[in-house]
Amino acid sequence: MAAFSDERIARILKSRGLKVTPQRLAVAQAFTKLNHPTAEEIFRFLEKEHPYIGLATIYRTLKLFIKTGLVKELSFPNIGTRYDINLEPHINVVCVKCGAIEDVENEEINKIMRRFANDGYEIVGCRFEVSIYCDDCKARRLKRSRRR
Amino acid sequence: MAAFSDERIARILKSRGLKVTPQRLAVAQAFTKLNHPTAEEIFRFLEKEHPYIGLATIYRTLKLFIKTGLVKELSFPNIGTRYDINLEPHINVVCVKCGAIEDVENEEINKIMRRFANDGYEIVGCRFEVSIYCDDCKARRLKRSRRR
DNA sequence: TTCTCAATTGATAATAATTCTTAAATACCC
DNA sequence: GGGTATTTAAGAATTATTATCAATTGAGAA
Repeated sequence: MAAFSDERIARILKSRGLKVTPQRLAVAQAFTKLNHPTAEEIFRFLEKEHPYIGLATIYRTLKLFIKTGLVKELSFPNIGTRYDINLEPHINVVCVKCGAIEDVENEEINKIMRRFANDGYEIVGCRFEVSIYCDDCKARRLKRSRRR
Repeated sequence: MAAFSDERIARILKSRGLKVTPQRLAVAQAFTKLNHPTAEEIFRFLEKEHPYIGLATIYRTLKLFIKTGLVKELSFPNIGTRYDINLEPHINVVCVKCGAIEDVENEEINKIMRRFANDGYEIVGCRFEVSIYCDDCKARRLKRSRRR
């Protein structure tokens, strides 16, 4: 798990001339508890302990983290925009129903990225994704169709 | 190129008990001219010849085509939501600056999908993507940075 | 420590993208 | 051609995100 310690975040922010604020540290900390969260989920998670943080600040901080290369933004059709701290090429296995996301390491992915790099592309990022129904949602669908 | 002939669309719609309307055929036709378009681009493309089609209808028709398995929806952070008629597993090489998308066939991708299918996942779809700066945008960036 | 000031924030307004609503129009089975 | 459920256009409503701006704060300098 990529660790977002206060020290690491502070170091990265300072090295770029950015201020270390409680809001920025709090958003970073949220990622140690939440998996591929939406901005809204981070907001709701933080309002318990940091009731003063506004939603706009969450969005601003996330954009900052993206520019700083700390997180990756993933927009989805039905389950909103998610933020991922796993920057290594990997496969996101996404349940289209409930939005649960599981990271899967895959050697083929690395091969593909190496090939693109060798071909001279100026690579900014990547995204590999398989959409599924997770076991829970599959079971729920089955139940509902039986009921008819 | 996946052909969206009127005949094919009509057949698919009818087989599902859906009506064959000029609007639906027009949206399908737009895909033969536009590459990974946004809803807005389809709307602007069609208003020349079909000025009566409303934007809401474009969105409704796209959702219908997605459900029907004719197109795939791809949401992106900076360049909006695109619609793709290539349903075969492939890599979208996306310029994060101008939004140009190039489809790249890749055997590794097929291997990955076969593995997931064998593992018993109920696969709904997939999305593989490499973000880059395309040659044009790379050149423009270089120019601008020289100018400073 | 306190001072200074640019950077950051909270609150809310504004915007953009998409979906909903409703009466009118239309496709299509007969 | 007539009847009916489906589909449409137009614009209102909703949702997600970004912009605005006065007030606050972090951090280097005094």
